[in-house]
Amino acid sequence: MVTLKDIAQRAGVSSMTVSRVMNGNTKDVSRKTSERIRKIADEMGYVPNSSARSLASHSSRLIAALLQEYDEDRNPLEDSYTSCFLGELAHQIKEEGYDLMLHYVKDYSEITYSLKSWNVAGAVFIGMFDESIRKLQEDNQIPLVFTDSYSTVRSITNVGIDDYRGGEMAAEYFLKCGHRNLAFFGPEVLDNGVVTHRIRGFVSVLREAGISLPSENFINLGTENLGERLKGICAGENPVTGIFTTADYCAYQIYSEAYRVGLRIPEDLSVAGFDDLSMSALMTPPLTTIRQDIKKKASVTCDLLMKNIREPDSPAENIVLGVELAERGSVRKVDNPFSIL
Amino acid sequence: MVTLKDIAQRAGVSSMTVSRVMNGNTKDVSRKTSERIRKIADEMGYVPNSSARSLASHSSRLIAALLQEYDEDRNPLEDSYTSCFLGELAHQIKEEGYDLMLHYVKDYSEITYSLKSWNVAGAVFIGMFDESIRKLQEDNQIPLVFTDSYSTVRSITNVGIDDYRGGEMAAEYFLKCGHRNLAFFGPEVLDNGVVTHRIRGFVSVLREAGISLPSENFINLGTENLGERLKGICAGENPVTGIFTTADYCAYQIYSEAYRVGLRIPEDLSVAGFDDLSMSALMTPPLTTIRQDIKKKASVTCDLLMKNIREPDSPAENIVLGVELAERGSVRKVDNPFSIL
DNA sequence: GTATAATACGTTAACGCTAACGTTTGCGAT
DNA sequence: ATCGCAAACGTTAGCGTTAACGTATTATAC
Repeated sequence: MVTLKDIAQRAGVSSMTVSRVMNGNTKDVSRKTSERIRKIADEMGYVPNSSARSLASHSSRLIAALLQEYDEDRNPLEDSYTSCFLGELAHQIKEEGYDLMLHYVKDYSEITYSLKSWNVAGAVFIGMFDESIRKLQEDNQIPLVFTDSYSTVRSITNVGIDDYRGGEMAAEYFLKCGHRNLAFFGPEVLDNGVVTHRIRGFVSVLREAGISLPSENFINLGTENLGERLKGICAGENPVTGIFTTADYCAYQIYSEAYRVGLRIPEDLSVAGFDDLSMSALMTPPLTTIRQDIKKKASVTCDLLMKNIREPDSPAENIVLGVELAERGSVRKVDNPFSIL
Repeated sequence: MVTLKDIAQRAGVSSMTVSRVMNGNTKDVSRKTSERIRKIADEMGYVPNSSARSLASHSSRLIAALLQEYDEDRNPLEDSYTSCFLGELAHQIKEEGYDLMLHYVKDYSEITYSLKSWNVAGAVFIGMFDESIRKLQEDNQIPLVFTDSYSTVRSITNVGIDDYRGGEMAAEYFLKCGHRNLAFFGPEVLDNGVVTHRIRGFVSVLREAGISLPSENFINLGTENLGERLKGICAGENPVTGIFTTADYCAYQIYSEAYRVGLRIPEDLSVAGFDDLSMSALMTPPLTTIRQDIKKKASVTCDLLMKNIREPDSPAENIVLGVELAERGSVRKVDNPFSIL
């Protein structure tokens, strides 16, 4: 292992001078020396020891990405949204010259452990950590950026999207296409997170239009025999014609189950999703969905984190990115002469 | 920040004793002292400083996952296979009490930098790094595990699957279903990696059965107007009835383009994929594909890495995991009275 | 009762680096 | 000639931890 000392010896200077060169300090070292040392370092294949740096300077060029680990055997990265975001984030972080650690965390103690043991420069929370946020705020100096958090705790830096507006847009589009009898498909427990806001936006528009969403039209993720259930609501004298799903991956399940029981999309049942994962455009039919710009989200997240690192006292921000409708082929235009819209 | 010294002072012992306790050394410290110190450490909220540990011990409990960064704006984790594998790996690594770094790398210098600067305990290569492997072998003592590498360099620890056999199985299944005129869809450049072996297996079975695959039936990923191309080969007097894709995500593209040009799957065109990503079972129709066990692959990878870390002189192994056919609905049974199979 | 060994600690130095301060040199201003 | 000052270095000490060795105490053997 080549150390500063080794280079210093070869160059006939002190290791401090080498250190300065390696850290790009142009003020305390002459241009000539700097170039000479840099050349020697290259020749010798010097790689700075990040651990020693971190120890001596009480700071590191390390960012932790924290993922919620729900179950023993559920893979957070199997969710395309999460992995896509992580991938973009990793790219941005690298661009900034930082390294990235990946941490699965279950409870609070694991979070602090992750952050403190490597004295990371900052951390990004991907997913929900609501119970932990309050505690984190208290005893932590580390710059933190949350994503998609609707925590009531103030002074939290967060990057999210306009989930409520997204829900509204979905509803508006269904109405515009002439649908009047709709259903909803998503997780059972509403934890005041993204899903809740998507629903609220959706329902609010329907209510505005005088349309109610009966509770039997709320279908839970994990419903047994989803296909039969779908057939059920699509039959009868007042059949559901469209279903709004909380996320694209939920929509994929609808596609699958609809196919299984012989329900055609969009002829028998229209579907709209949320997120616009890359897969959605490839579905048959292509999924109409509410698009969020994951790349942008990651880049904003990174920017905010870097700002927090460089200016530790900068105020907390709550960024809300816009969403847009990706109109494709999964929502049918219903022939509805009585439409008032 | 609570240090060993702080705890030592409170407990009235030397920091070395605390260090021993924290490292689970039961031999050099009495049970009574050990428990007392452990309690104090808990109370004070001690978190060991990994950087200091790494510096002092010349080893860390850190694993690097290296991902190939192809383009500026291509996200490696948008590929479901990669992200799924990474997710499983992260879980396994955590179970072993190690931390995980995520590194995008482009060229060799970046690799060594990643590995050396944090003096990681080991690294996993996800994706292809063939040019780098030779150099890595030379100047590196760090335990390395490659995945899906067909490098000719001996003495490399690698975890892969039986891609060739997978290709064979796909071909056998197509033949069994009565298909005689097949096509192939995958990347243009064959780099002696997984794709190459999948094709070779596929073609070998066809050749065995006296069926040739004309070069115009090799369709490149990224073909412009793929849909029209598909229509083309499915028409004429000797139409293609089935297409083997190099990976599931390629099959998804076929689905999409086939739908776009009005080609029904599997009635007009049968499709088989490779990998069995979670999405595949949800496609309409569910994709018939060659399944590999990603979870198993990750766990074997982790096991091998740990073994290499604990026994640095253990011989290199090349693990080849089996594959199996996931028979679903995307390959039609052709009515073919002249079939000899 | 002495030798031997095991147990349970403590001491010292070092890991590679940097913060903080010190020193030398050169040079323009007075 | 002297002062001031900036530029370009060097010195020292310490970050939190552990490896390697040292020491006191107690137990065991004969």
